[in-house]
Amino acid sequence: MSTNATTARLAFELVKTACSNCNLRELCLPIGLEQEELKKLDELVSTRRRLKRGDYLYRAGQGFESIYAVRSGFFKTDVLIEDGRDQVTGFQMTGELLGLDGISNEVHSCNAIALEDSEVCAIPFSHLEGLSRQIPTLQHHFHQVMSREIVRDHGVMMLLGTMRAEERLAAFLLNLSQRFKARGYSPAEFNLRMSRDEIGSYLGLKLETVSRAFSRFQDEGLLSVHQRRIRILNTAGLRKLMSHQRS
Amino acid sequence: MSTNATTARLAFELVKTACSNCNLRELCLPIGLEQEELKKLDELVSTRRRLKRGDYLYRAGQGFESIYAVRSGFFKTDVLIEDGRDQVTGFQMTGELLGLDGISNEVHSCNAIALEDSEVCAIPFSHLEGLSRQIPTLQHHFHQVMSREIVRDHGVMMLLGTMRAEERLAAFLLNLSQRFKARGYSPAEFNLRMSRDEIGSYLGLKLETVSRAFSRFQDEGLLSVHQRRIRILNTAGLRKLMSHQRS
DNA sequence: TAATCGGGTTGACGTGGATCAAACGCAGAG
DNA sequence: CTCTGCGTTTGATCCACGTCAACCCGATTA
Repeated sequence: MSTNATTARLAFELVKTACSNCNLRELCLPIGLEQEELKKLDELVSTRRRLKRGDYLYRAGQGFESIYAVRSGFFKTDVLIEDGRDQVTGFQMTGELLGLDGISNEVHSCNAIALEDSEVCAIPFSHLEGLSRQIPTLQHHFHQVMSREIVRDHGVMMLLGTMRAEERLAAFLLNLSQRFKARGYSPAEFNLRMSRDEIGSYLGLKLETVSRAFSRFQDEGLLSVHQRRIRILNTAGLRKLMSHQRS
Repeated sequence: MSTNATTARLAFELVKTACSNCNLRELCLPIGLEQEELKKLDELVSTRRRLKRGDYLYRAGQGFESIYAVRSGFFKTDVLIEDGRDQVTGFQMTGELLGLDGISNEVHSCNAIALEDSEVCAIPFSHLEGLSRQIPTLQHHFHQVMSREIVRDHGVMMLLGTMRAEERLAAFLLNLSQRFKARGYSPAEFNLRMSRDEIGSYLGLKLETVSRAFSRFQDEGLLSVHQRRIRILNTAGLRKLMSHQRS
Protein backbone atom coordinates (compact mmCIF):
# COMPACT_ATOMS: atom_id res chain seq x y z
CA MET A 1 0.00 0.00 0.00
CA SER A 2 1.43 3.39 -0.95
CA THR A 3 2.05 6.06 1.65
CA ASN A 4 -0.47 8.23 -0.11
CA ALA A 5 -3.17 5.68 0.19
CA THR A 6 -2.42 5.27 3.88
CA THR A 7 -2.56 8.99 4.44
CA ALA A 8 -5.82 9.18 2.60
CA ARG A 9 -7.26 6.42 4.71
CA LEU A 10 -6.15 8.04 7.92
CA ALA A 11 -7.66 11.32 6.80
CA PHE A 12 -10.83 9.51 5.97
CA GLU A 13 -11.00 7.88 9.38
CA LEU A 14 -10.39 11.21 10.97
CA VAL A 15 -13.16 12.86 9.06
CA LYS A 16 -15.44 10.05 9.93
CA THR A 17 -14.66 10.56 13.58
CA ALA A 18 -15.02 14.31 13.69
CA CYS A 19 -17.86 16.00 15.53
CA SER A 20 -17.83 18.73 12.93
CA ASN A 21 -18.91 16.20 10.34
CA CYS A 22 -21.16 14.12 12.50
CA ASN A 23 -24.77 14.14 11.50
CA LEU A 24 -25.65 14.03 15.17
CA ARG A 25 -24.14 17.36 15.93
CA GLU A 26 -27.53 18.90 16.60
CA LEU A 27 -28.42 16.13 19.07
CA CYS A 28 -25.13 15.64 20.83
CA LEU A 29 -22.57 17.69 22.71
CA PRO A 30 -21.71 20.06 19.86
CA ILE A 31 -25.07 21.85 19.95
CA GLY A 32 -24.63 25.54 19.36
CA LEU A 33 -20.86 25.55 18.91
CA GLU A 34 -19.12 27.73 16.35
CA GLN A 35 -17.14 26.17 13.52
CA GLU A 36 -13.97 27.18 15.32
CA GLU A 37 -15.04 25.58 18.59
CA LEU A 38 -16.23 22.43 16.88
CA LYS A 39 -12.72 21.92 15.60
CA LYS A 40 -11.44 21.90 19.16
CA LEU A 41 -14.06 19.44 20.24
CA ASP A 42 -12.99 17.18 17.38
CA GLU A 43 -9.60 16.81 18.94
CA LEU A 44 -10.87 15.41 22.14
CA VAL A 45 -13.37 12.98 20.76
CA SER A 46 -10.60 10.95 19.31
CA THR A 47 -11.69 7.45 20.14
CA ARG A 48 -14.56 5.53 18.73
CA ARG A 49 -15.59 2.23 20.12
CA ARG A 50 -17.67 -0.42 18.44
CA LEU A 51 -19.73 -2.83 20.53
CA LYS A 52 -21.70 -5.88 19.70
CA ARG A 53 -25.08 -6.67 21.16
CA GLY A 54 -24.60 -7.73 24.76
CA ASP A 55 -21.18 -6.11 25.19
CA TYR A 56 -20.51 -4.00 28.25
CA LEU A 57 -19.43 -0.44 27.54
CA TYR A 58 -18.41 -0.19 31.18
CA ARG A 59 -19.19 -1.96 34.41
CA ALA A 60 -20.10 -0.78 37.87
CA GLY A 61 -16.92 -0.44 39.89
CA GLN A 62 -14.64 0.30 36.97
CA GLY A 63 -12.62 3.47 37.10
CA PHE A 64 -14.17 6.43 35.37
CA GLU A 65 -12.26 8.24 32.67
CA SER A 66 -14.56 9.11 29.86
CA ILE A 67 -18.14 9.82 29.11
CA TYR A 68 -19.57 8.35 25.94
CA ALA A 69 -21.86 9.69 23.26
CA VAL A 70 -23.97 7.10 21.51
CA ARG A 71 -23.10 7.35 17.86
CA SER A 72 -25.39 4.56 16.76
CA GLY A 73 -27.20 1.74 18.46
CA PHE A 74 -29.01 1.35 21.73
CA PHE A 75 -27.92 0.89 25.35
CA LYS A 76 -29.32 0.17 28.75
CA THR A 77 -27.81 1.08 32.10
CA ASP A 78 -28.51 -0.92 35.22
CA VAL A 79 -27.52 -1.06 38.86
CA LEU A 80 -27.16 -4.19 40.93
CA ILE A 81 -27.15 -4.57 44.67
CA GLU A 82 -25.50 -7.33 46.63
CA ASP A 83 -28.63 -9.27 47.35
CA GLY A 84 -29.18 -9.90 43.66
CA ARG A 85 -31.78 -7.29 42.93
CA ASP A 86 -31.18 -5.11 39.93
CA GLN A 87 -32.89 -2.31 38.14
CA VAL A 88 -32.57 -0.81 34.70
CA THR A 89 -32.04 2.91 35.24
CA GLY A 90 -32.26 4.03 31.63
CA PHE A 91 -32.20 3.31 27.94
CA GLN A 92 -29.93 5.45 25.79
CA MET A 93 -30.17 6.06 22.11
CA THR A 94 -28.30 7.94 19.40
CA GLY A 95 -26.87 11.25 20.53
CA GLU A 96 -27.40 10.61 24.23
CA LEU A 97 -24.58 10.56 26.77
CA LEU A 98 -23.51 7.69 28.97
CA GLY A 99 -21.33 7.66 32.05
CA LEU A 100 -22.33 10.84 33.85
CA ASP A 101 -22.81 8.81 37.03
CA GLY A 102 -19.07 8.11 37.13
CA ILE A 103 -18.01 11.70 37.71
CA SER A 104 -18.98 11.76 41.36
CA ASN A 105 -16.49 9.13 42.59
CA GLU A 106 -14.21 8.50 39.67
CA VAL A 107 -15.92 5.12 39.55
CA HIS A 108 -18.84 3.97 37.45
CA SER A 109 -21.86 3.23 39.56
CA CYS A 110 -23.80 1.23 36.99
CA ASN A 111 -23.33 -1.09 34.04
CA ALA A 112 -23.83 0.09 30.48
CA ILE A 113 -24.72 -2.64 28.03
CA ALA A 114 -25.32 -2.52 24.29
CA LEU A 115 -28.76 -3.81 23.35
CA GLU A 116 -27.78 -3.96 19.69
CA ASP A 117 -24.57 -3.53 17.75
CA SER A 118 -23.54 -0.01 18.57
CA GLU A 119 -20.89 2.60 18.28
CA VAL A 120 -19.88 5.27 20.77
CA CYS A 121 -17.54 8.24 20.88
CA ALA A 122 -15.40 8.27 24.00
CA ILE A 123 -14.83 11.70 25.48
CA PRO A 124 -12.04 11.80 28.08
CA PHE A 125 -13.63 13.69 30.90
CA SER A 126 -10.67 15.72 32.04
CA HIS A 127 -10.25 16.98 28.51
CA LEU A 128 -13.90 17.87 28.37
CA GLU A 129 -13.52 19.87 31.55
CA GLY A 130 -10.48 21.58 30.13
CA LEU A 131 -12.21 22.46 26.91
CA SER A 132 -15.35 23.66 28.60
CA ARG A 133 -13.25 26.12 30.57
CA GLN A 134 -12.36 27.62 27.21
CA ILE A 135 -15.75 27.39 25.52
CA PRO A 136 -18.58 28.76 27.66
CA THR A 137 -21.17 27.46 25.21
CA LEU A 138 -19.86 23.95 25.59
CA GLN A 139 -19.67 24.33 29.35
CA HIS A 140 -23.23 25.52 29.61
CA HIS A 141 -24.49 22.88 27.26
CA PHE A 142 -22.82 20.17 29.26
CA HIS A 143 -24.42 21.50 32.43
CA GLN A 144 -27.77 21.41 30.71
CA VAL A 145 -27.23 17.81 29.72
CA MET A 146 -26.47 16.83 33.30
CA SER A 147 -29.43 18.80 34.57
CA ARG A 148 -31.69 17.19 32.00
CA GLU A 149 -30.63 13.81 33.30
CA ILE A 150 -31.65 14.88 36.79
CA VAL A 151 -35.03 16.08 35.54
CA ARG A 152 -35.51 12.84 33.64
CA ASP A 153 -34.75 10.86 36.76
CA HIS A 154 -37.32 12.86 38.68
CA GLY A 155 -39.84 11.92 36.01
CA VAL A 156 -39.01 8.26 36.48
CA MET A 157 -39.32 8.63 40.24
CA MET A 158 -42.76 10.12 39.69
CA LEU A 159 -43.67 7.25 37.42
CA LEU A 160 -42.44 4.64 39.86
CA GLY A 161 -43.94 6.35 42.85
CA THR A 162 -47.40 7.27 41.65
CA MET A 163 -48.40 5.51 38.44
CA ARG A 164 -50.03 2.16 37.95
CA ALA A 165 -48.87 -0.44 35.51
CA GLU A 166 -50.71 0.67 32.39
CA GLU A 167 -49.92 4.30 33.02
CA ARG A 168 -46.24 3.45 33.34
CA LEU A 169 -46.16 1.53 30.10
CA ALA A 170 -48.07 4.25 28.27
CA ALA A 171 -45.63 6.86 29.56
CA PHE A 172 -42.72 4.69 28.52
CA LEU A 173 -44.01 4.17 24.99
CA LEU A 174 -44.85 7.83 24.49
CA ASN A 175 -41.38 8.75 25.67
CA LEU A 176 -39.74 6.34 23.24
CA SER A 177 -41.99 7.51 20.46
CA GLN A 178 -41.04 11.11 21.02
CA ARG A 179 -37.34 10.28 21.10
CA PHE A 180 -37.55 8.36 17.85
CA LYS A 181 -39.38 11.26 16.32
CA ALA A 182 -36.66 13.67 17.42
CA ARG A 183 -34.20 11.50 15.52
CA GLY A 184 -36.18 11.52 12.31
CA TYR A 185 -37.70 8.08 12.72
CA SER A 186 -41.37 7.31 12.76
CA PRO A 187 -42.92 8.12 16.12
CA ALA A 188 -45.71 5.67 15.44
CA GLU A 189 -43.87 2.56 14.41
CA PHE A 190 -40.64 1.21 15.83
CA ASN A 191 -39.22 -1.87 17.33
CA LEU A 192 -38.19 -2.23 20.88
CA ARG A 193 -34.59 -3.10 21.51
CA MET A 194 -35.26 -4.45 24.96
CA SER A 195 -37.05 -7.49 26.36
CA ARG A 196 -40.27 -7.42 28.36
CA ASP A 197 -38.14 -8.22 31.36
CA GLU A 198 -35.94 -5.18 30.82
CA ILE A 199 -38.95 -2.93 30.32
CA GLY A 200 -40.39 -4.33 33.52
CA SER A 201 -37.20 -3.72 35.41
CA TYR A 202 -37.13 -0.11 34.23
CA LEU A 203 -40.79 0.42 35.12
CA GLY A 204 -40.74 -1.42 38.41
CA LEU A 205 -43.01 -4.18 37.11
CA LYS A 206 -42.75 -7.90 36.44
CA LEU A 207 -42.47 -9.05 32.87
CA GLU A 208 -45.89 -10.73 33.02
CA THR A 209 -47.49 -7.45 34.00
CA VAL A 210 -45.77 -5.69 31.10
CA SER A 211 -46.95 -8.39 28.74
CA ARG A 212 -50.51 -8.15 30.00
CA ALA A 213 -50.52 -4.40 29.62
CA PHE A 214 -49.34 -4.75 26.01
CA SER A 215 -52.14 -7.20 25.35
CA ARG A 216 -54.69 -4.93 26.91
CA PHE A 217 -53.50 -1.97 24.87
CA GLN A 218 -53.81 -4.08 21.76
CA ASP A 219 -57.31 -5.22 22.69
CA GLU A 220 -58.33 -1.63 23.19
CA GLY A 221 -56.98 -0.63 19.80
CA LEU A 222 -54.29 1.67 21.17
CA LEU A 223 -51.38 -0.32 19.74
CA SER A 224 -50.55 -3.13 17.49
CA VAL A 225 -47.90 -5.35 18.97
CA HIS A 226 -46.03 -8.16 17.27
CA GLN A 227 -43.22 -9.29 19.45
CA ARG A 228 -40.98 -6.25 19.66
CA ARG A 229 -42.57 -4.44 16.76
CA ILE A 230 -44.83 -1.68 18.03
CA ARG A 231 -47.24 0.46 16.11
CA ILE A 232 -48.99 3.22 18.01
CA LEU A 233 -52.54 3.54 16.72
CA ASN A 234 -53.95 6.05 19.17
CA THR A 235 -51.48 8.44 20.71
CA ALA A 236 -54.18 10.57 22.29
CA GLY A 237 -55.66 7.49 23.90
CA LEU A 238 -52.32 6.56 25.41
CA ARG A 239 -51.78 10.05 26.66
CA LYS A 240 -55.21 10.15 28.23
CA LEU A 241 -54.66 6.79 29.86
CA MET A 242 -51.34 7.99 31.23
CA SER A 243 -52.84 10.93 33.07
CA HIS A 244 -55.90 9.10 34.23
CA GLN A 245 -56.17 10.15 37.79
CA ARG A 246 -57.07 7.76 40.50
CA SER A 247 -58.52 8.53 43.91
CA MET B 1 -25.78 55.09 65.59
CA SER B 2 -22.24 56.17 64.80
CA THR B 3 -20.70 55.60 61.40
CA ASN B 4 -18.14 53.41 62.99
CA ALA B 5 -20.73 51.17 64.53
CA THR B 6 -22.51 50.91 61.18
CA THR B 7 -19.32 49.99 59.40
CA ALA B 8 -18.57 47.43 62.02
CA ARG B 9 -21.99 45.91 61.61
CA LEU B 10 -21.70 45.78 57.84
CA ALA B 11 -18.33 44.17 58.12
CA PHE B 12 -19.79 41.68 60.51
CA GLU B 13 -22.64 40.86 58.18
CA LEU B 14 -20.17 40.42 55.38
CA VAL B 15 -18.05 38.08 57.35
CA LYS B 16 -21.10 36.14 58.31
CA THR B 17 -21.98 35.73 54.66
CA ALA B 18 -18.59 34.65 53.37
CA CYS B 19 -17.90 31.09 52.25
CA SER B 20 -14.39 31.45 53.58
CA ASN B 21 -15.78 31.77 57.07
CA CYS B 22 -18.68 29.40 56.74
CA ASN B 23 -18.50 26.38 58.96
CA LEU B 24 -20.05 24.39 56.16
CA ARG B 25 -17.18 24.89 53.83
CA GLU B 26 -16.21 21.24 54.00
CA LEU B 27 -19.73 20.14 53.13
CA CYS B 28 -20.68 22.67 50.52
CA LEU B 29 -19.34 24.05 47.27
CA PRO B 30 -16.00 25.32 48.63
CA ILE B 31 -14.59 21.85 49.21
CA GLY B 32 -10.94 21.73 48.32
CA LEU B 33 -10.54 25.36 47.31
CA GLU B 34 -7.44 27.39 48.14
CA GLN B 35 -7.70 30.47 50.33
CA GLU B 36 -7.30 32.60 47.25
CA GLU B 37 -10.05 30.83 45.37
CA LEU B 38 -12.37 30.91 48.34
CA LYS B 39 -12.17 34.67 48.30
CA LYS B 40 -13.46 34.70 44.74
CA LEU B 41 -16.30 32.39 45.63
CA ASP B 42 -17.23 34.75 48.43
CA GLU B 43 -17.97 37.47 45.94
CA LEU B 44 -20.54 35.50 44.10
CA VAL B 45 -22.40 34.12 47.05
CA SER B 46 -23.60 37.57 47.92
CA THR B 47 -27.20 36.93 48.75
CA ARG B 48 -28.60 35.10 51.69
CA ARG B 49 -32.25 34.32 51.98
CA ARG B 50 -34.18 33.48 55.09
CA LEU B 51 -37.31 31.36 54.85
CA LYS B 52 -39.95 30.41 57.30
CA ARG B 53 -41.42 26.98 57.61
CA GLY B 54 -43.72 26.43 54.65
CA ASP B 55 -42.20 29.13 52.45
CA TYR B 56 -41.35 28.33 48.86
CA LEU B 57 -37.73 28.85 47.89
CA TYR B 58 -38.83 28.55 44.26
CA ARG B 59 -41.72 27.11 42.36
CA ALA B 60 -41.97 24.90 39.33
CA GLY B 61 -42.26 27.09 36.25
CA GLN B 62 -40.33 30.02 37.68
CA GLY B 63 -37.34 31.24 35.75
CA PHE B 64 -34.03 29.80 36.87
CA GLU B 65 -31.22 32.10 37.86
CA SER B 66 -29.50 30.74 40.90
CA ILE B 67 -28.78 27.57 42.66
CA TYR B 68 -29.02 27.56 46.42
CA ALA B 69 -26.90 26.08 49.17
CA VAL B 70 -28.75 25.22 52.34
CA ARG B 71 -27.08 27.17 55.10
CA SER B 72 -29.38 25.96 57.83
CA GLY B 73 -32.75 24.27 57.97
CA PHE B 74 -34.45 21.60 55.96
CA PHE B 75 -36.18 21.48 52.58
CA LYS B 76 -38.19 19.22 50.38
CA THR B 77 -38.54 19.34 46.61
CA ASP B 78 -41.60 18.04 44.85
CA VAL B 79 -43.04 17.77 41.37
CA LEU B 80 -46.70 18.02 40.48
CA ILE B 81 -48.47 16.85 37.38
CA GLU B 82 -51.67 18.28 35.96
CA ASP B 83 -53.92 15.54 37.18
CA GLY B 84 -53.12 16.39 40.78
CA ARG B 85 -50.59 13.71 41.52
CA ASP B 86 -47.41 14.82 43.16
CA GLN B 87 -44.24 13.30 44.44
CA VAL B 88 -41.55 14.43 46.80
CA THR B 89 -38.27 14.03 44.90
CA GLY B 90 -35.89 14.79 47.72
CA PHE B 91 -35.15 16.22 51.14
CA GLN B 92 -32.23 18.62 51.44
CA MET B 93 -30.31 19.49 54.52
CA THR B 94 -27.44 21.75 55.53
CA GLY B 95 -24.71 22.04 52.92
CA GLU B 96 -26.73 20.48 50.12
CA LEU B 97 -27.58 22.24 46.89
CA LEU B 98 -31.00 23.05 45.52
CA GLY B 99 -32.07 24.05 42.05
CA LEU B 100 -29.87 21.91 39.81
CA ASP B 101 -32.97 20.81 37.92
CA GLY B 102 -33.44 24.35 36.64
CA ILE B 103 -30.27 24.45 34.56
CA SER B 104 -31.67 22.34 31.74
CA ASN B 105 -34.41 24.75 30.59
CA GLU B 106 -33.74 27.94 32.49
CA VAL B 107 -36.92 27.05 34.35
CA HIS B 108 -37.37 25.28 37.65
CA SER B 109 -39.03 21.93 37.21
CA CYS B 110 -40.02 21.39 40.81
CA ASN B 111 -41.01 23.23 43.97
CA ALA B 112 -38.61 23.73 46.84
CA ILE B 113 -40.26 24.24 50.20
CA ALA B 114 -38.77 24.90 53.62
CA LEU B 115 -39.80 22.29 56.17
CA GLU B 116 -38.53 24.46 59.00
CA ASP B 117 -37.20 27.97 59.32
CA SER B 118 -34.18 27.96 57.06
CA GLU B 119 -31.51 29.98 55.45
CA VAL B 120 -29.91 29.58 52.03
CA CYS B 121 -27.06 31.12 50.09
CA ALA B 122 -28.12 32.08 46.56
CA ILE B 123 -25.48 31.45 43.93
CA PRO B 124 -26.21 33.13 40.60
CA PHE B 125 -25.61 30.37 38.13
CA SER B 126 -24.00 32.35 35.35
CA HIS B 127 -21.46 33.66 37.84
CA LEU B 128 -20.80 30.14 39.03
CA GLU B 129 -20.14 29.06 35.48
CA GLY B 130 -17.83 32.00 34.99
CA LEU B 131 -15.91 31.29 38.15
CA SER B 132 -15.65 27.61 37.48
CA ARG B 133 -13.98 28.42 34.17
CA GLN B 134 -11.26 30.07 36.24
CA ILE B 135 -11.03 27.54 39.05
CA PRO B 136 -10.73 23.96 37.83
CA THR B 137 -11.17 22.62 41.35
CA LEU B 138 -14.49 24.39 41.67
CA GLN B 139 -15.53 23.25 38.24
CA HIS B 140 -14.75 19.64 38.98
CA HIS B 141 -16.37 19.77 42.34
CA PHE B 142 -19.53 21.17 40.86
CA HIS B 143 -19.60 18.39 38.30
CA GLN B 144 -19.21 15.89 41.09
CA VAL B 145 -22.13 17.40 42.94
CA MET B 146 -24.35 17.10 39.88
CA SER B 147 -23.19 13.58 39.25
CA ARG B 148 -23.82 12.66 42.85
CA GLU B 149 -27.38 13.86 42.45
CA ILE B 150 -27.77 11.54 39.46
CA VAL B 151 -26.39 8.61 41.43
CA ARG B 152 -28.69 9.42 44.33
CA ASP B 153 -31.66 9.49 41.99
CA HIS B 154 -30.69 6.08 40.64
CA GLY B 155 -30.70 4.82 44.21
CA VAL B 156 -34.20 6.15 44.70
CA MET B 157 -35.30 4.54 41.45
CA MET B 158 -33.93 1.26 42.73
CA LEU B 159 -35.77 1.74 45.98
CA LEU B 160 -39.04 2.56 44.28
CA GLY B 161 -38.68 -0.15 41.70
CA THR B 162 -37.57 -3.12 43.74
CA MET B 163 -38.03 -2.63 47.47
CA ARG B 164 -41.03 -3.32 49.61
CA ALA B 165 -42.48 -0.92 52.15
CA GLU B 166 -40.37 -1.80 55.18
CA GLU B 167 -37.19 -1.98 53.14
CA ARG B 168 -37.89 1.46 51.75
CA LEU B 169 -38.44 2.98 55.15
CA ALA B 170 -35.34 1.30 56.56
CA ALA B 171 -33.27 2.61 53.67
CA PHE B 172 -34.71 6.06 54.18
CA LEU B 173 -33.94 6.14 57.89
CA LEU B 174 -30.42 4.81 57.43
CA ASN B 175 -29.78 7.45 54.81
CA LEU B 176 -31.02 10.23 57.08
CA SER B 177 -29.01 8.85 59.95
CA GLN B 178 -25.85 8.84 57.92
CA ARG B 179 -26.43 12.41 56.73
CA PHE B 180 -27.00 13.64 60.25
CA LYS B 181 -23.84 11.90 61.29
CA ALA B 182 -21.85 13.57 58.52
CA ARG B 183 -23.01 16.91 59.94
CA GLY B 184 -21.90 16.13 63.43
CA TYR B 185 -25.33 15.27 64.83
CA SER B 186 -26.29 12.03 66.43
CA PRO B 187 -26.87 9.32 63.85
CA ALA B 188 -29.05 7.44 66.32
CA GLU B 189 -31.45 10.08 67.52
CA PHE B 190 -33.02 12.87 65.52
CA ASN B 191 -36.37 14.28 64.71
CA LEU B 192 -37.97 14.11 61.36
CA ARG B 193 -38.80 17.39 59.74
CA MET B 194 -41.39 15.90 57.44
CA SER B 195 -44.81 14.36 57.90
CA ARG B 196 -45.70 10.72 57.36
CA ASP B 197 -47.45 11.83 54.23
CA GLU B 198 -44.30 13.46 52.87
CA ILE B 199 -42.22 10.42 53.70
CA GLY B 200 -44.81 8.30 51.95
CA SER B 201 -44.77 10.49 48.90
CA TYR B 202 -40.99 10.26 48.70
CA LEU B 203 -41.05 6.49 49.16
CA GLY B 204 -43.99 5.79 46.88
CA LEU B 205 -46.18 4.66 49.77
CA LYS B 206 -49.35 5.87 51.48
CA LEU B 207 -49.02 7.53 54.84
CA GLU B 208 -50.86 4.67 56.56
CA THR B 209 -48.28 2.23 55.26
CA VAL B 210 -45.47 4.41 56.54
CA SER B 211 -47.11 4.63 59.91
CA ARG B 212 -47.61 0.87 60.09
CA ALA B 213 -43.99 0.28 59.19
CA PHE B 214 -42.88 2.61 61.97
CA SER B 215 -45.07 0.72 64.42
CA ARG B 216 -43.71 -2.59 63.28
CA PHE B 217 -40.11 -1.39 63.63
CA GLN B 218 -40.93 -0.24 67.10
CA ASP B 219 -42.55 -3.57 68.00
CA GLU B 220 -39.46 -5.35 66.77
CA GLY B 221 -37.21 -3.17 68.87
CA LEU B 222 -35.43 -1.58 65.92
CA LEU B 223 -36.56 1.94 66.71
CA SER B 224 -38.27 3.99 69.27
CA VAL B 225 -40.71 6.40 67.71
CA HIS B 226 -42.55 9.23 69.41
CA GLN B 227 -44.28 11.35 66.82
CA ARG B 228 -41.40 12.71 64.79
CA ARG B 229 -38.73 11.87 67.29
CA ILE B 230 -36.78 8.83 66.15
CA ARG B 231 -34.23 6.82 68.01
CA ILE B 232 -32.50 4.06 66.13
CA LEU B 233 -31.92 1.14 68.48
CA ASN B 234 -30.61 -1.45 66.08
CA THR B 235 -28.83 -0.16 63.01
CA ALA B 236 -27.62 -3.57 61.97
CA GLY B 237 -31.16 -4.89 62.15
CA LEU B 238 -32.38 -2.13 59.89
CA ARG B 239 -29.59 -2.73 57.46
CA LYS B 240 -30.30 -6.42 57.36
CA LEU B 241 -33.98 -5.82 56.85
CA MET B 242 -33.19 -3.46 54.00
CA SER B 243 -31.26 -5.98 52.02
CA HIS B 244 -33.54 -8.88 52.79
CA GLN B 245 -33.97 -10.47 49.43
CA ARG B 246 -37.30 -11.69 48.29
CA SER B 247 -38.13 -14.25 45.60
C1' DT C 1 -38.55 -32.26 9.49
C1' DA C 2 -38.15 -32.62 14.25
C1' DA C 3 -35.87 -30.99 18.54
C1' DT C 4 -34.50 -27.37 21.29
C1' DC C 5 -34.43 -22.93 23.38
C1' DG C 6 -35.42 -18.32 24.93
C1' DG C 7 -38.65 -14.86 25.02
C1' DG C 8 -43.52 -13.98 25.27
C1' DT C 9 -48.39 -14.88 26.47
C1' DT C 10 -52.09 -16.35 29.32
C1' DG C 11 -54.52 -18.25 33.33
C1' DA C 12 -55.30 -19.22 38.39
C1' DC C 13 -54.31 -17.80 42.69
C1' DG C 14 -52.06 -15.26 46.67
C1' DT C 15 -50.63 -11.06 48.97
C1' DG C 16 -48.69 -6.47 50.09
C1' DG C 17 -50.14 -2.32 50.27
C1' DA C 18 -54.15 0.89 49.07
C1' DT C 19 -58.48 2.31 50.59
C1' DC C 20 -61.99 3.39 53.80
C1' DA C 21 -63.19 4.42 58.35
C1' DA C 22 -62.79 5.28 63.15
C1' DA C 23 -60.39 6.83 67.02
C1' DC C 24 -56.39 8.97 69.28
C1' DG C 25 -53.39 12.71 70.97
C1' DC C 26 -51.03 16.83 70.89
C1' DA C 27 -51.17 21.91 70.09
C1' DG C 28 -53.20 26.15 69.66
C1' DA C 29 -57.45 29.14 70.42
C1' DG C 30 -61.11 30.63 73.10
C1' DC D 1 -60.07 24.26 81.37
C1' DT D 2 -62.53 22.79 77.13
C1' DC D 3 -62.93 23.00 72.12
C1' DT D 4 -61.17 22.39 67.66
C1' DG D 5 -58.22 20.66 64.13
C1' DC D 6 -54.55 18.27 62.09
C1' DG D 7 -51.34 14.69 61.98
C1' DT D 8 -51.09 10.02 63.30
C1' DT D 9 -52.37 5.33 64.53
C1' DT D 10 -54.97 1.24 63.97
C1' DG D 11 -58.39 -1.99 62.10
C1' DA D 12 -61.20 -4.16 58.24
C1' DT D 13 -61.64 -4.84 53.58
C1' DC D 14 -60.30 -4.67 48.68
C1' DC D 15 -57.65 -5.01 44.55
C1' DA D 16 -53.60 -4.47 41.44
C1' DC D 17 -49.88 -6.73 40.76
C1' DG D 18 -46.77 -10.57 41.93
C1' DT D 19 -46.18 -15.45 41.77
C1' DC D 20 -46.42 -19.89 39.86
C1' DA D 21 -47.29 -22.71 36.10
C1' DA D 22 -48.55 -24.08 31.54
C1' DC D 23 -48.28 -23.15 26.93
C1' DC D 24 -47.04 -20.69 22.61
C1' DC D 25 -44.18 -19.08 18.92
C1' DG D 26 -40.32 -18.01 16.01
C1' DA D 27 -35.52 -18.88 15.47
C1' DT D 28 -31.75 -22.02 15.44
C1' DT D 29 -29.72 -26.42 15.08
C1' DA D 30 -29.57 -31.30 14.26
